[in-house]
Amino acid sequence: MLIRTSEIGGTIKSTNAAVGKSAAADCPVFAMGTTMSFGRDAEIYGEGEPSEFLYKVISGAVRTCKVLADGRRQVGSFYLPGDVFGLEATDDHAYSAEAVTASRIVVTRRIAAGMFAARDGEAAHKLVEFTSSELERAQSHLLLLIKSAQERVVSFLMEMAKRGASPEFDLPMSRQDIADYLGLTIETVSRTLTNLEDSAMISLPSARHVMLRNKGALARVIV
Amino acid sequence: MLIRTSEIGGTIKSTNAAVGKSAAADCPVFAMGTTMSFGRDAEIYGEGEPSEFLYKVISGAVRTCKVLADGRRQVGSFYLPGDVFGLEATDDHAYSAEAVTASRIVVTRRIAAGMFAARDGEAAHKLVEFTSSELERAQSHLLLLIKSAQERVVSFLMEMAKRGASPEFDLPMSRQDIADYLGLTIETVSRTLTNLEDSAMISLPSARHVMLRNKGALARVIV
DNA sequence: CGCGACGTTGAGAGGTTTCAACGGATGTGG
DNA sequence: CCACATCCGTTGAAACCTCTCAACGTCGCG
Repeated sequence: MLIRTSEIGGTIKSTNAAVGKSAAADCPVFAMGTTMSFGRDAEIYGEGEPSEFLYKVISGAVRTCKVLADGRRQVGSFYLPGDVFGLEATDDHAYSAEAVTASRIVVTRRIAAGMFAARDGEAAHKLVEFTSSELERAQSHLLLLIKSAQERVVSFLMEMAKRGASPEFDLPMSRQDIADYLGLTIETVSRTLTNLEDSAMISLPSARHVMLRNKGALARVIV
Repeated sequence: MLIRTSEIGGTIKSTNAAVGKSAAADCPVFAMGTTMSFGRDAEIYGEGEPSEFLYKVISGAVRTCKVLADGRRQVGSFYLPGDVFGLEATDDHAYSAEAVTASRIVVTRRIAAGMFAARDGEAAHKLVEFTSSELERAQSHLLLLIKSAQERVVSFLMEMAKRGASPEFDLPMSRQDIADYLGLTIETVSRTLTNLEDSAMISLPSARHVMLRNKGALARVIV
């Protein structure tokens, strides 16, 4: 049956969110946005809620996730500073969004953005771009899930390095988050990381700090 | 390493495509489209080609697929009559498209559709809808891939039944196509189908003909 | 009738999960 | 300041599932 016990650790519902006004956004769609702060594990929006807003990460990190009927959890994506999320195919959110770490998020009404777009070709183009990048995420995520555990973990690390633009970086998310993103168990993720370290491909000075040591060998793993 | 030998059987490159003109499309975007016929396994467009057109299946069935560097093949989606395909996140096709069986396809220029959309709110809405449905496909496909073999096969069968609007239907695609869609091997697909038949959940009068016998039990499998 | 493509079945190997125990870091209260 | 609880991550051993390799059946077609 392949049940995975991936209960969420903390008390997610403690939505300690602080609101503040803001004009800090380099994209026109977010010009009239409101900045909000979310504590670790705070829910930004829930599964099934109507999707009225667009969100942009200013600082911190966000995960989208879906809890299946049998308790398994699937992480859809991780969003880092600069990333936009909240756009989905349906009117209601198929995934919930939660702050992985304390985060600041710019929020703007989706309809407002849409009306803005109607008068502004560039903004309209931006909206299409957000949706397309979401599709791109989903498709490369899909390709991850047909690979072996080692390939998945290496792909994940390379992706994180690319997004941080450095071969050395901190992971904001837990092993459980990574496991639920990659469709593996925390034990398999942990073992795979240990193996990669033993093979001198990476270093793990601490559990959350990663250094890619041999990019060539890593690239060869994912082919 | 988890290598799967999923070489494509036939000579795909024999693009026996017949062109004909048509006004047969109930969607305005395809009003000015051209109807083309493709033989079994004929390539409709290739991976890496610029995506200039939009396609709609009139009859037959289409699969999109991607061949990975190590020879593994991933089927992205199956498109049945009425489905629109060819819209992707990037300017170039990340997946190729091939006719699963002899198929008739309406083709229209993407740019023409876009220009049409600029003057027509409804058509613009349609285009967004196509992209969103693509995202929805990818997301539910993603959820498939984290499940067990039995869950994947049952989900696939239920989906096919829903799209055909009947608990009894013919599968246009081979076991290899199904396997590459579900991220399994043909042997596992075959064995799983046999198990489902032994459990009286389905019947397989022939390899390509499926009857869902106990929908309740099937629904309980995927939960 | 025999060939080739497709599908099924069997046995064994391999990878991932499961269950369990342990170690390390953090935070709290005495 | 230390003891302790808790959360997070690591490691081990065995079970389980899927894959791999191989052989056999079946169907359609030359």
